[in-house]
Amino acid sequence: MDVRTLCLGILSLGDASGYEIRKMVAEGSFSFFSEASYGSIYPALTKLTSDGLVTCEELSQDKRPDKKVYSLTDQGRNVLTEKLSQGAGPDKHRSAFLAALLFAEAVSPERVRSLIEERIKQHVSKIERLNGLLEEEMSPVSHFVISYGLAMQNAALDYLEANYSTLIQDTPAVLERADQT
Amino acid sequence: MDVRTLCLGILSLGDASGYEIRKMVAEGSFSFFSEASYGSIYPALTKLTSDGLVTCEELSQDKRPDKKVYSLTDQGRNVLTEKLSQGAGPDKHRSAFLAALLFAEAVSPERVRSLIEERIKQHVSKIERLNGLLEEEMSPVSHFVISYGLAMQNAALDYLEANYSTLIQDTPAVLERADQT
DNA sequence: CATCTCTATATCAATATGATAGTATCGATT
DNA sequence: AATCGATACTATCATATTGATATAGAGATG
Repeated sequence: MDVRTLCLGILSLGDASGYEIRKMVAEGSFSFFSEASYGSIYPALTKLTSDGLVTCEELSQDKRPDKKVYSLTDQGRNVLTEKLSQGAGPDKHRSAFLAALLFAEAVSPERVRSLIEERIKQHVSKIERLNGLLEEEMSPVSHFVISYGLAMQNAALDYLEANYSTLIQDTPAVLERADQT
Repeated sequence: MDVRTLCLGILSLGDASGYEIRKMVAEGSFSFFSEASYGSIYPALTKLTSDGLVTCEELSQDKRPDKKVYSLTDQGRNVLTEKLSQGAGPDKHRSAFLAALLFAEAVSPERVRSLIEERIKQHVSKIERLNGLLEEEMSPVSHFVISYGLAMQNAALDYLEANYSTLIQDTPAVLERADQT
């Protein structure tokens, strides 16, 4: 899904500014399955506006910078519906961790253990964050999507904890002390 | 992980041409956690060669186009080791499916069910493919990585099968007929 | 009173994608 | 025998995207 369609979709859930869209994909409930930077969001909104798929209203705020709030037009809604009717295509999953694991074995095997340790910590903190998001009020679909993310994080964590020992039989034990911090 | 580092890593496992690297990331055991196109691989190899991190040998083949086989140099191996010593950073997961689910609810709720049905099929075929890869001979780390991918696919499938009904209570039942194909 | 974070828009070089081009062999269809 | 599609290769290019940075006022922190 390109950034234009992503913006269209987010605006279908409610009006928003570029800054708010960026926050949603970087920190909010979209953050674990999509990403987009200012450098793609702002041009996308400009293009969508000139194509008549969204409208833009400039809003002067008190004690804050001006804001450009974008709204989906009927035409934008139609285009979005059409895009959604096409197949979703497979997920794109890029894992520097898995790549590093594979390469570390060939180049610096002692690194394997610390990679897995770091990774486990990352999962734990992501799980906390997703659990935090679940506390908030939300639609059933949002709940479904966040729970999906949570299920994935838990599955990854379970897999690592159940199988990491098969990779590090011969390196000094450090992982066991992780709970003493 | 940028494409240059990815190429460096793949070459640490053995010499390869740009075409072979592309095959590995597009179809082989790397395919479920990384991606790279010709348009990034070939320039990356050119840059790595001019930086002295890899060497290139042109190979004339019988009944096949010439091939440029790249090999990691000692300097390349050092650079890779250094890169791997840095933290791996979180995975990047982009799911057009989850985005589409979220937007479909607002724009065409009847689409939700078919999105999930398509998705379940995608998982089933990915699981088959990963199981196929596991049949091959491979290092313990490769086995670990592929099993990881398999665990993720299974977890996603389980989650969908266990929870899809919460989203589609009010649309006509079609999913139940999926096993009759 | 300096410095950091937050709100907000915006641009830009570097990087990456996805499509396409070109060349050549092989096997299958017509 | 001709055509079609697939496989094996290298390569480029328009377009999309990232990640960093610029700008600027408000409020908090120290």
